[in-house]
Amino acid sequence: MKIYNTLSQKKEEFIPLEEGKVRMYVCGPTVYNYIHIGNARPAIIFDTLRRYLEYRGYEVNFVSNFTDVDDKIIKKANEEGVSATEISERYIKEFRTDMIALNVREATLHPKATQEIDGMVEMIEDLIKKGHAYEKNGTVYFRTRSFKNYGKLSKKKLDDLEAGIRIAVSDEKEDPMDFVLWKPKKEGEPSWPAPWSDGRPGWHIECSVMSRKYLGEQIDIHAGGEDLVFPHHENEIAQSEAANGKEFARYWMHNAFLNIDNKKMSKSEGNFFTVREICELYDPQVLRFFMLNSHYRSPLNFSKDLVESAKNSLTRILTSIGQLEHLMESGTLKREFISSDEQLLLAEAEALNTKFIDALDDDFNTADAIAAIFELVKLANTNCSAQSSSEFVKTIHERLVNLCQILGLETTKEEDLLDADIEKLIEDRQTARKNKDFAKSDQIRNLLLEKGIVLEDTREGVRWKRS
RNA sequence: GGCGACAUAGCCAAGUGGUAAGGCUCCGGUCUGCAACACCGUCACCACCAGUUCAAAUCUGGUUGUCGCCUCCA
Repeated sequence: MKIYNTLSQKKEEFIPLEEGKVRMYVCGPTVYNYIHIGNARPAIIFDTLRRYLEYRGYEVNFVSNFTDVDDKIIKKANEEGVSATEISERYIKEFRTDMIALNVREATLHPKATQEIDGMVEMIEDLIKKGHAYEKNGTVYFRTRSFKNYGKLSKKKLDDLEAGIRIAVSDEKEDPMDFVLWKPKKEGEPSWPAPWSDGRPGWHIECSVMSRKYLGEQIDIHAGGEDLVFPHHENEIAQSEAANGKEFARYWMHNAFLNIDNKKMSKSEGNFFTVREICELYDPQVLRFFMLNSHYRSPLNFSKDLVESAKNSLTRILTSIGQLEHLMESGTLKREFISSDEQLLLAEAEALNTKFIDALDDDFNTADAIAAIFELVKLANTNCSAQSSSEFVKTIHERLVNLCQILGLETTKEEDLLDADIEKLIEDRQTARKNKDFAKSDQIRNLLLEKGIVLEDTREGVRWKRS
């Protein structure tokens, strides 16, 4: 398997530190609000990557943190007049709700920054001891110049950065590019005791500490949105490698941004959707499919039309699978043994399976993998009928479902239990059709349509599905 | 100013040397009582210019355009 490594800016063969095992860390959300669809991109992408690695036989230790202490959380808490903990716990819960909707699995572990303060204090002390950090008036800074590889991920030079500096330079800092590891508390802020001051950690230190604690000093994959490359990941590298004296992460993966109507999402522009909002309009699976239908390193545009298109595409796959299930359940498949023609088609299906795997092996090309699924759908739609052998239909169905599952796309019908009422209406309609009472049959169909039930009169009988 | 991406049909999107996957939409047809689903068919001179090569969307140089990071941000 090849992975594009931001560090080398090349696709590299993926070789884990320990054979058969993958240690993976993905920077998680700062929990101060509902997540937006931009946040959903890395969540879906890297959940799918994890599923694929597992499919390929790796044991994946997947850690993703919650940043539950931060300026934005404190601000929100003060606005509402509640504690920061109340805010963070509330939105951790909401985050989980969204993840379940998107079919994103729980990480192996979701550590919270506030539960790891001891470890952070320890690492900061160690960095001071090693000359990589210093304290001024209760604040501890990382001594950027002391880490000679600073900038290796983002390909920035310290001197260039300083030339373009836009942040207010603090007199306390030895160098404008030094960043905060620990800061003293201000009035009304949560704080923890530490040798330098009662205060709280800087943003970057938490990931260094949590990934070391739960995955070890060296990890295989560290992932996140491309905006995290600088400064967050660059600073993590500096902290971790300065403290541990060895390479931190082997492969750095970054997803490109999601834009809305070709513009960057921002609250001031108002072009902003939460996952919750989109899930009210569409099946969350549509959002998942939408994200996977393009390469994770390409910028992706989001608009209602594009989601609508994704919805139609996904429906094509699900309809086909539903049709296969209908064939298998309806008892119309009389023949058991596979014909020679079917044998050839199964070989084609096998080739498409390989195409799917090859695509994902090549820097996780989900768009290409999905193309293979569509080709299999075409094969199924064209060749599976009442005349097919049951074994053939079953095999094609398994293949299709399996590929969808690797991508985390659910193919099972949500509710198989037909309301007796609906069943009755469909029967009535069939009777009306036999009697050529089309006015009545259309009336029933429209009635069902209003309830979100779409009928399809296939050769093998009437099928229905929720729109 | 520094660093880095990207530019393929109406739309989305694969494709890193051998004359363009896949999806959506439109149109024509088959199927259907009609519709939906499905199937068949039609739809690309790969931003521009120059170069390398027997051969380039694919490599090199340049031009134009779009975007991201450098500040909290997925």
